[in-house]
Amino acid sequence: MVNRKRVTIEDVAKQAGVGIATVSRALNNSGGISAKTKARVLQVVAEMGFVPNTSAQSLKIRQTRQIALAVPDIRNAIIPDIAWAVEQAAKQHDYRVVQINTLGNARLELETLREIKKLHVDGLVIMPLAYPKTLENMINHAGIPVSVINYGKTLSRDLKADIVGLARQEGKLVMEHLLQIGRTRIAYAGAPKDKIEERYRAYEQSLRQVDPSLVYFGEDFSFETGRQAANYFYSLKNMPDAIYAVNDMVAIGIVNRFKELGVRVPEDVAVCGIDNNLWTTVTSPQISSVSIMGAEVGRLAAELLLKRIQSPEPLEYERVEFEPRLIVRESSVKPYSRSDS
Amino acid sequence: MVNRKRVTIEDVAKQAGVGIATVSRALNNSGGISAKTKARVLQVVAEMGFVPNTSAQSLKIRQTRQIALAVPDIRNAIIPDIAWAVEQAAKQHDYRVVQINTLGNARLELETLREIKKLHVDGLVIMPLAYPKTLENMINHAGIPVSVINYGKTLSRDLKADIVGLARQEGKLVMEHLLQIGRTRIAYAGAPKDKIEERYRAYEQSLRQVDPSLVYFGEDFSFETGRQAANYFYSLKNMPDAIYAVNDMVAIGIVNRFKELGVRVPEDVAVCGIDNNLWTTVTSPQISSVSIMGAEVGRLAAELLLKRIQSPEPLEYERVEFEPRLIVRESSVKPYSRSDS
DNA sequence: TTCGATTTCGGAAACGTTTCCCGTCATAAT
DNA sequence: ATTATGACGGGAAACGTTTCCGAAATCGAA
Repeated sequence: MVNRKRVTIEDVAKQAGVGIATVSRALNNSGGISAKTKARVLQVVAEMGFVPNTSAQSLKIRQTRQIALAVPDIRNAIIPDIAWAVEQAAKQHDYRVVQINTLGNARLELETLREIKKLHVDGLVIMPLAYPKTLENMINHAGIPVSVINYGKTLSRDLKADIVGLARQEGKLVMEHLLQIGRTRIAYAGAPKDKIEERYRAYEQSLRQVDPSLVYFGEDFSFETGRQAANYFYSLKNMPDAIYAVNDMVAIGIVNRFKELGVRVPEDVAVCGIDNNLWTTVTSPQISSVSIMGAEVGRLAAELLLKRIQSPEPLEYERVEFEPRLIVRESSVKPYSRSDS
Repeated sequence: MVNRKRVTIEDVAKQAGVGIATVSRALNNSGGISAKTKARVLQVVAEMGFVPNTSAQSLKIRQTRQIALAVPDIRNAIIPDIAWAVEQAAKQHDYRVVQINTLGNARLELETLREIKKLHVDGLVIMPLAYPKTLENMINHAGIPVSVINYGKTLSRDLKADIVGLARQEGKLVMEHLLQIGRTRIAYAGAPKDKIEERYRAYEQSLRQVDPSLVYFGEDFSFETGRQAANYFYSLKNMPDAIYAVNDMVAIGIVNRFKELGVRVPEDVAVCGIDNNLWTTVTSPQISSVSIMGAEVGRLAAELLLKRIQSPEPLEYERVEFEPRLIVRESSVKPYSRSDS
């Protein structure tokens, strides 16, 4: 590769027969420059293919025009939508985004915050999975604006960050739906309670009383866990007539296994998941789910962050909540049965 | 937020009673420093929570320790795996990755390359969708090491970049499989020919003769396209006995619609897709597919790039090819029928 | 002790910008 | 013509590092 020396602002200045200050002015149209000098300089800039050195700029203006995006795992179903949205928003403001996967590991989330400092990024969008007090602390002392994408975590009132999440517990929505279509023996299928605690809490709170035999805690959020849940419920003498699955993968697993077992969905058992990913539309029956608005949440989190970064004076911290949307599909359609017509 | 002034290397030096050069030496263990001064300095560094300013470093050493990853669309099925792999590799070498979505738009891919220059990134991993000559040109003149993730594009022999892709046309693999299980009337279902040309070429080349009625070009790569393809094939007086789908989504759509139509898979028609994404395992029947090794390809592309970046002397450009793997599932299992036992 | 060799360390230049401050020049008002 | 008033442009400092180079300190040997 040709070791072509980078052209600097000084080269441009020399070539255009002006001072470097003038070139800078032309580039940033900061005024104090006549139209024709500016035109000439810009002309030379184009000819020489000059591109200002970001490091030098950053060093001088003390901003990197970069924000970090810390998510549990980009491979996870909902995350790409979020990442996409954040990048789009950043791009519009001429910011770059640098990715950090925290692996959904609490310790790594902390480490991440430390990493952030090294990055000298102007702001951070973080989607926490775990949420120990220490993390809150580090956010408060991050020294840069932080925007939190929050799904169901309970956040301390004085977290120094914008927070965007959902207006209503997505789990609640599922439960209400299931109850509303007349199901009475509703089961819960999900990951261990301590993983996404809130979603299980929504289950408990929506019921007068929880029948422990209708609760299945699997190992993770996978398809296989869903199948195991199905097996478990099938083994019951008294099967549930509806299942609230912690996420779509689990819901899909359940439906999949039920079909093998000859359990009819939704006639015998209704199923509803969370995430509203595409997969729910490719199964048969298609599976009801609630959209957690990943793209919208991601976009807004980024917007808020950028606004804060660019604002001269301190802003109030915002908490914005989107309305989760329930999408009813075949798996939880109300059976035609009785008193309906 | 406390406008705590950033602590600089000079503060540390003063505090430790040494020169800034010494602090720098302690930090980068570049030698020329006694063990005990080093210890003392490091001690002070820790106490003051000093973090070197990346911009200043970059400016001085003329490297940003950042690489860019340009992909068509992070939301696309296979991309997250790639992005993940690239980030992991980068992290191990203490590099950051900044994301750029090109939208799979040819014009944007070019624009991206221009964007790269502004970024002052040390290298680029790019996965092109379109591949006009101009892109090759820009890669050759990017001025930084480039690593391309290539799926089936025909690349000019003297592209100045490392290239990692697949050893065998993934489409060929599908066709061979379908032929090998004894299917004779094999159909192709996919996106318009000009979109992923190579995959269609594999179809043509594997057949003595193409029956045009067995080729269905849809609009895109979606589930819906798959369903439409299924409708089309069903309408034929003489149905195919196997279908090669351009990707898994299409394959899933086909299987989905066939089930509604009462066409049995694989008994009546075998189906095989490409990508090997999880979705193929949640349908019933589960769908055969060929893995295009996203994670491995991504990781290696990154490794090669980083090696090149860090190498003092110029390296030969490498072309590495992974072996795509065919995963046979229910949708293309050989029917039990005749001469088999 | 003295001297040369070898460590160890500090000063200062350089990286490429932005921006402050000041001089110059044109314009208009007197 | 003279001068006040801006507009315009240039020089130079500053941002926070790394690293070259030379000075000081230490050490071993004579």
